[in-house]
Amino acid sequence: MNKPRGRRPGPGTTEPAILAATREVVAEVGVERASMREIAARADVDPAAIYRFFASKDELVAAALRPPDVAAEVAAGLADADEPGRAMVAGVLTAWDDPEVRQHLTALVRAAFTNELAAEMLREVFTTRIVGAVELAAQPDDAALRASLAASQVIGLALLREILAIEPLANVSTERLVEIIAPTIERYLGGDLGP
Amino acid sequence: MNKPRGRRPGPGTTEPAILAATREVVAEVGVERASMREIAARADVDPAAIYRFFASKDELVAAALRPPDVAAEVAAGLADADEPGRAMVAGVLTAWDDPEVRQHLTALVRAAFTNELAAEMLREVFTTRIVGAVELAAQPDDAALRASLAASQVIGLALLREILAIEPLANVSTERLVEIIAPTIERYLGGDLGP
DNA sequence: CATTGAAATCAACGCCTGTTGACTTCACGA
DNA sequence: TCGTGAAGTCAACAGGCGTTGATTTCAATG
Repeated sequence: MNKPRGRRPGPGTTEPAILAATREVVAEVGVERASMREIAARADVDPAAIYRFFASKDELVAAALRPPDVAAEVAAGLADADEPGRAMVAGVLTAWDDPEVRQHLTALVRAAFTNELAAEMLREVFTTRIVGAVELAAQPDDAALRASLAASQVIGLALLREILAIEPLANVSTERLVEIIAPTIERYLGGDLGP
Repeated sequence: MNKPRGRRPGPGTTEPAILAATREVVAEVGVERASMREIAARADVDPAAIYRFFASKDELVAAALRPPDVAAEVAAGLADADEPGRAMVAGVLTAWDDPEVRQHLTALVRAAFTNELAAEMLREVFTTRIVGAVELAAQPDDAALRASLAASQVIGLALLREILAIEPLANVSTERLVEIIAPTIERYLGGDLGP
């Protein structure tokens, strides 16, 4: 009743399955408690098989959490929006509504707080992609500060809403949240920040 | 050259030392990678000694991360402030400037994202203390929503500034940050939130 | 149809983890 | 001053971890 030992027929589905399983487990329990054995089990694969594709757990995690395309899309959407702040909030929140994206981002964010590699990845998303978009879309002055202020609100919101699941934040509709948060981001991106 | 085996003279300094060491290590590496052995070493104590005071690692962590008094102080300060939003931001940011408080809060927040116990503790701080203060200080309507919105901005800021150390946020002065963030919180606590 | 090498399983390695039990020392109340 | 029990150390346990080497199977190439 054991699995066959050798190579499998069909197209190479194993590597994607491993990556998806990694995101799944990391989103649930964080990097440190996401064991290779558990990841392998979810991908329905032997733990050793992972090492055919990734040299170490670190490398696997890095590959699995690599920022999703959606980050670039949202950033790009800022450039030619009437209200870049609203576009940013709406972009992130609606992206987050997609289960796959949600899992990916949850995994990335959760990992970032205990894992230096993931932290660096998240840092990179903000300091390159978002700062660049803000420079194009809004005030080029203080673009880095403006971008990180906006990011602080958006990440804080995502964290409390999705990971800590603080009520009533978790159950407010995306639409209403956009209405509430957009003016804040609008001000951070283009408004007066004082002296 | 080994340590003496028996009981030590003087007042009981061991338990506080263990708690402090726990916060120190957890703030640095998170709960999962904070090992009992490392904690014991920092407290200059045998690992088994920890079990004289705490039944398990979970219990130790729970005791060490128990929300600091400063949370209550800041919440209380909101009640009779002219601008509660500004008081909240200033309270949190200046509290965070104290190294001991910073370590405690960093440990708590970092833990909260991978550890259900710490998450529950953080949730409790927000849903009881902060919501209560907001009810007294600002609009009683939607107090829970207003409180969690404010918290999302403040936590997001603390996270990016202190844990991810995103530039330039990490190097902006506390005073300037208060000026920038206060209007946001003011609006969340007392302003119009739309439909 | 034979050869090759990628893909997969299995079993084990050494290490680190939280935790426990046995033993020892000493501060303190009677 | 004597007994008791709290406070400590030490050594070990069982279990989980990341990782590796040997082996097997089979798809693809000639």
